[in-house]
Amino acid sequence: MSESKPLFDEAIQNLLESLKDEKDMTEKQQRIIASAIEIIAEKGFNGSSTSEIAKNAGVAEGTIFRHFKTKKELLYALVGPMLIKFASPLIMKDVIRIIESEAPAEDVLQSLYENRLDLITENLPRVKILMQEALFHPEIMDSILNNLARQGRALGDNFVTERIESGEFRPLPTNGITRAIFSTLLGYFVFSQAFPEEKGEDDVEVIIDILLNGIKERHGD
Amino acid sequence: MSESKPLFDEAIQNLLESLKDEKDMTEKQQRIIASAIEIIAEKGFNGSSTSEIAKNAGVAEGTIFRHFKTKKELLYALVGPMLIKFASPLIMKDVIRIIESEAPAEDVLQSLYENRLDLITENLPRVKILMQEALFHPEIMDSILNNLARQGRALGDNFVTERIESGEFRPLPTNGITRAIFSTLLGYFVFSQAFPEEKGEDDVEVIIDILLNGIKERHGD
Amino acid sequence: MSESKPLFDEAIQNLLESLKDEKDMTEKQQRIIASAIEIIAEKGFNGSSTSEIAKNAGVAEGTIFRHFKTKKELLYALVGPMLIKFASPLIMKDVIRIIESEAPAEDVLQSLYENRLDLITENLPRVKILMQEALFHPEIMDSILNNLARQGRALGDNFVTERIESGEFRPLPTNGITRAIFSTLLGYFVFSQAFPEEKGEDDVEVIIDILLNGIKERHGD
Amino acid sequence: MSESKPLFDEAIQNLLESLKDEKDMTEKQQRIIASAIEIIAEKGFNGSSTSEIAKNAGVAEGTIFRHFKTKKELLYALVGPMLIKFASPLIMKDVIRIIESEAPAEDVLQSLYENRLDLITENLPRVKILMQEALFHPEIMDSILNNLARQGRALGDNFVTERIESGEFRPLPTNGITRAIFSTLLGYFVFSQAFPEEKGEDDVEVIIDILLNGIKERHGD
DNA sequence: CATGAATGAGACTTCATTCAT
DNA sequence: GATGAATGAAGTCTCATTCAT
Repeated sequence: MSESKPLFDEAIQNLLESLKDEKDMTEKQQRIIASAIEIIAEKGFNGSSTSEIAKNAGVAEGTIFRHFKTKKELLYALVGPMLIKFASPLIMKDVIRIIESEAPAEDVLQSLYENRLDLITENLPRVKILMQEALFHPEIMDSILNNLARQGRALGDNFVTERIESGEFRPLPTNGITRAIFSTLLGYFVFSQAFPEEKGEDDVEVIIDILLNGIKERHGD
Repeated sequence: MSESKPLFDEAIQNLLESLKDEKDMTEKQQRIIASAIEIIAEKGFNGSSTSEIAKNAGVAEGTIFRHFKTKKELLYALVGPMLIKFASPLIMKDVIRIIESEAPAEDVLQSLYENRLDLITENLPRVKILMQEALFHPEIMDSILNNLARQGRALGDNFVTERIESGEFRPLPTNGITRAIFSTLLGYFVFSQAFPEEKGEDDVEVIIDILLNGIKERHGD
Repeated sequence: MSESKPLFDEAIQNLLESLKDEKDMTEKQQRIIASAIEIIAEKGFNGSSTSEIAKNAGVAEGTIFRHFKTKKELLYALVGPMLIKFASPLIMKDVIRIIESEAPAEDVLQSLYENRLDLITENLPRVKILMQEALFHPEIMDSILNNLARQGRALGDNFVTERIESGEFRPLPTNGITRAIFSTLLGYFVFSQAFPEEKGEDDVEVIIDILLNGIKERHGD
Repeated sequence: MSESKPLFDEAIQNLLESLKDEKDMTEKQQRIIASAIEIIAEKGFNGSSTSEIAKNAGVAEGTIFRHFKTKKELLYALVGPMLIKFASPLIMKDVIRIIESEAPAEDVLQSLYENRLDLITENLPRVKILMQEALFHPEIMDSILNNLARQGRALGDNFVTERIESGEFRPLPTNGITRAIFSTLLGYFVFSQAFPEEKGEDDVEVIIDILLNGIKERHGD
């Protein structure tokens, strides 16, 4: 990892704190969070009113502001835990172990995809919100870039470099391959979200097949 | 094209009409459109106020509503022309010609990517708005699905089927390959938008290289 | 008539002038007036927009303001002629002749009712507007009071006094009888307007019959 | 009563509910209602702004919309209770008792007038609003027709028919007499409202005297 | 802690009126 | 004279936020 001292800005600090809270939350707070996730995922942050969120959560409107100073802080409390889950040392160690294993690339990627996709599909509405609102809230975008993206990029580059050196991958630009891996994943995810009815059962496997087949070197194949 | 009678719903009808208008628009209308594109692309539809759009366009707020009955109609006037440009018969013919040519897949995809990417990058803010707001406005999503997606899917499947039959592509599921092509494109695009600073010069080529290498059959390679 | 010098205030002056105009009006002006009558009678003055009136008249919105300085002046131009028709010396002479005739009260009232009801039913929408808007525009109410009401009251009192003196009417308070005559008329009119479906053929005659039967002295009946 | 199942339409249902509320209203709600009555009676519904009503009530404009979803609902909350008071079974029983008594018509009508006039003069501004706005809001007019008018008409016709049969009233058309009674009352009321300065002390009595004298049979008089 | 009435800034929209063409 | 685009004040209504209970 080239960036060993990620700049944890204030936003992330708050997010970290709210993560800690999420386990100690009262039942009302959890209902508010759940309600907000549901509604904001459907209508967007600016399209959702605190009154609707409160009603849907079965609490008084004022109760929201007892737990979250502002509406925006409620948003942070939704997306923060996602960022932290993705980037948490605990989970990151798993990722690092997978990536640094000597297993064939197929297995590594497959494990990686599964690992990430589980996280994503379990938290789909939150991820949707995270991706949507990152476009409008620079501080969220910065958190993603400073944490997920940077780490992911570093890990990916390491992985790709090693595999190229070992002769498993074709000697294309490292950057390009890393980007290809990530953007294929991202594209697959966005595509399935946008056009759910088009989705087939074994699409993931076909796409990984194609991706790896495209990346890997052919040894006397 | 399997879908020879695309369902042009009411929304699209309105959009078509507004496209025609775009060339006859007065200077004020164009200033309003330009201002709205700028602001909505940055803050989202719900995050942008008509008063800000008006101020930025240098017109009175009331003037917006002389030209666009509601704020939503202004949105349609922004995204409509994009849909129409993408789906217009004129341009579609180009696409069909490229796809149905006998050229090697590399050239076909390269032309296709360039053709589409030009359209996209020339209208980047509009495309951003289109993609973002489609998530919150079902009628926009429907227009995309009923027009772009359906056509694209049909064209792609034809192309892939032919290439598999001719032995150029590996005999993977047609659907999967088509989806891989589109989602790779989409992923590349979303990725470059989300993390512009990460973008390299020849990324497109690397990605196409990988994609095709992954898809194509290896003949005694 | 006790009040021989009616106070013609400024409002009435304007109304008089607009009456003169009504005959010299261009076709557009007449279309505007006709359109305004139609729409304001249905929706009230404040509920009608100049743009709707213009559209309905087939003229540009600006054209209204070329002919009527303000929207209110347009209202005056609608109701003014009514006031003047009701109070104009020409027509007043007719009324005076009817009232001062020696004919039996039945004939006098019948003539009077017919004379007034013709005027009213021929100009029903204007009369509706006049009555409605008088409640909200004191200057219109003043015009009515200073002209119609005062004259009508004076004429009525004279008529009633004479008939009481001649022994045809019962010696009730003059005021009361006059008011009874007018308010019966008014009630009949308002009632028929409010509940048109309840209206019978010969209602007027029954009501006059009752009214006069109630007022007249019984000579050896 | 011929119409034993009055059609209580949705509007009336809402009105009924709002009546129940009127007693449980908070002080602010009552101030809003009082302020709205005052201002709308003077300027009409369309001529009154919610901001003026709020200012006059000493509350924030938003407070109005916390208690009444729309401006129109505020109007309903003003006129509804009137309709209900007039038509409420409790009061209707009084009316029926009066009308079905065997007392001479003078006493019946006098009691009736007093009973109704009290109700009206106690709620004069509301009644004014009710009558004015019924002209522009068909749903209000319908409520009046379906409730007050229908009931009143049925009661009146019964009363008149009985009195004609008993020989107390002249054998004129029942309809006509009923209409005469109501429209005389209405005319008297409208007249006094329109020209308050003309009003004398004992006008009601004179008018009832004339009305009844006109309706009643003369027995060897 | 929780409530929900109250707030007032600000959102979208309408409208009477003006003015260059 | 007629037009209709442009205006900006004012209208109705929503909303995040506060605070007394």
